Amino acid sequence: MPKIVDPEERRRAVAEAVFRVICRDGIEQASLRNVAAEAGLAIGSVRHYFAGHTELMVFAMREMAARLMTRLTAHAERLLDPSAPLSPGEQREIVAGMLAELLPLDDERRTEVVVWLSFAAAARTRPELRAYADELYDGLLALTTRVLEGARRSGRLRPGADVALEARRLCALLDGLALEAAFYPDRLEPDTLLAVLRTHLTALTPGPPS
Amino acid sequence: MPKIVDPEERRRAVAEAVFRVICRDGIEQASLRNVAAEAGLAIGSVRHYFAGHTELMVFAMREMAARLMTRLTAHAERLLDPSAPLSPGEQREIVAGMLAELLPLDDERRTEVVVWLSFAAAARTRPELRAYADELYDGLLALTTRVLEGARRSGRLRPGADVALEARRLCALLDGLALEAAFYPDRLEPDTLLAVLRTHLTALTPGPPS
DNA sequence: CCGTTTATAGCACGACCATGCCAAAAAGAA
DNA sequence: TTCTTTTTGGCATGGTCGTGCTATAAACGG
Repeated sequence: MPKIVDPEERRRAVAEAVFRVICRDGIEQASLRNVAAEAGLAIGSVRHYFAGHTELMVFAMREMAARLMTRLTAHAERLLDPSAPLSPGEQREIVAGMLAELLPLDDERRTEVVVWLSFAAAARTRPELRAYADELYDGLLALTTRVLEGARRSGRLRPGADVALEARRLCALLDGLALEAAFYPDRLEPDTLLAVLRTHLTALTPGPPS
Repeated sequence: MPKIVDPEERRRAVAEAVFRVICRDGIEQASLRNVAAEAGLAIGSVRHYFAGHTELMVFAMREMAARLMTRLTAHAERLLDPSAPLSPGEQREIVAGMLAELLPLDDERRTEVVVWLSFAAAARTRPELRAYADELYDGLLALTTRVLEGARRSGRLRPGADVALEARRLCALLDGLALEAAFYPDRLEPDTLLAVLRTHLTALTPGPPS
């Protein structure tokens, strides 16, 4: 047993304060002072766990990326588990549920989306964040590609569809929905988000036009 | 003739300096000092044309919104001009060209997309920018709705498609493409952007799967 | 008990910022 | 010319920021 509190736990608690500040006031307000106040700590305490502002931002960004990826892979494992074969309907539901993790359907996911988009936008001009933005985007693209490729192999993809292109299109749609819903939360209701997602998934299948 | 330079022209020149700073260094660097330096003016001169930092940002945001809308409506007029009936192929080309104005296909459009997304993101936590973000988003949604409705009426839309929903989906795709290409410019080539857009438009038509 | 490490708290400095205010220069009107 | 208005330049204030550094307090090892 370490001292009295786990330092790693402290760091994650501070990271959560970062998330709250970013979601509420924007990433430009995520200063050491504001984050320390949000976490109920003195600025010196925060600096004891993080060498500086940059390290705090990098840690928070990696923490959020890990959280998102954990959510997604949980769904992906259910989808690809060979021990329990799934019906096409079940697969559709799992895919929709997995991709819905990237949409701001409730407060928790809304915070995650807003925070992530803020970090991704900041990475455009901050080299130290760049790598992690690329990492998650690559992961998302690889995930959608695998899902679409699996659908193609079992004939549940519209014939003639280019898997790589459709993966790009699906990622862009998810990003766009997340962006708009995060920025205009009262204009894009959760059921609208889900309806658009389901429409897109349906349009990808060769299915009967019932 | 006014004094020696048109004050409105000055204001637009300063706004262009704002655009360059935002695109190069991010919106958080768009301070009065940095913008004045970029415009080759003293900080006092900029303050002579703008009451304060907020007014400068609002003016620049409106200027960019007007620029984007001018581009889009130019295409829309060609599309809806009743004096020169267009073939379905021509209409497709005009629609694709119009929507491509929102994608960062060259340096000019890339600057516009980056600047606009920066403003839209800033509007989330800055009430004075909120209205203009909503304005352009509503305009874009109305435009896509009109285009899709026109296509539906002339039977060039996949039967059973919900126009309102498809307009949302199209807007989300455009936003997502713009977002990703603006953030990862070396990862999303212009031809990929166009290919995704064309794929989406094709999937909206009932057309022959040739 | 004492010494060492860890944690918390905060001061002080320099940098950057927006803004109120003022002064000088430039341009037009008389 | 002289007067007025516009334009430009900049000083001073008060604020926030990151960070180097120090000081107190707490927990641990002996």
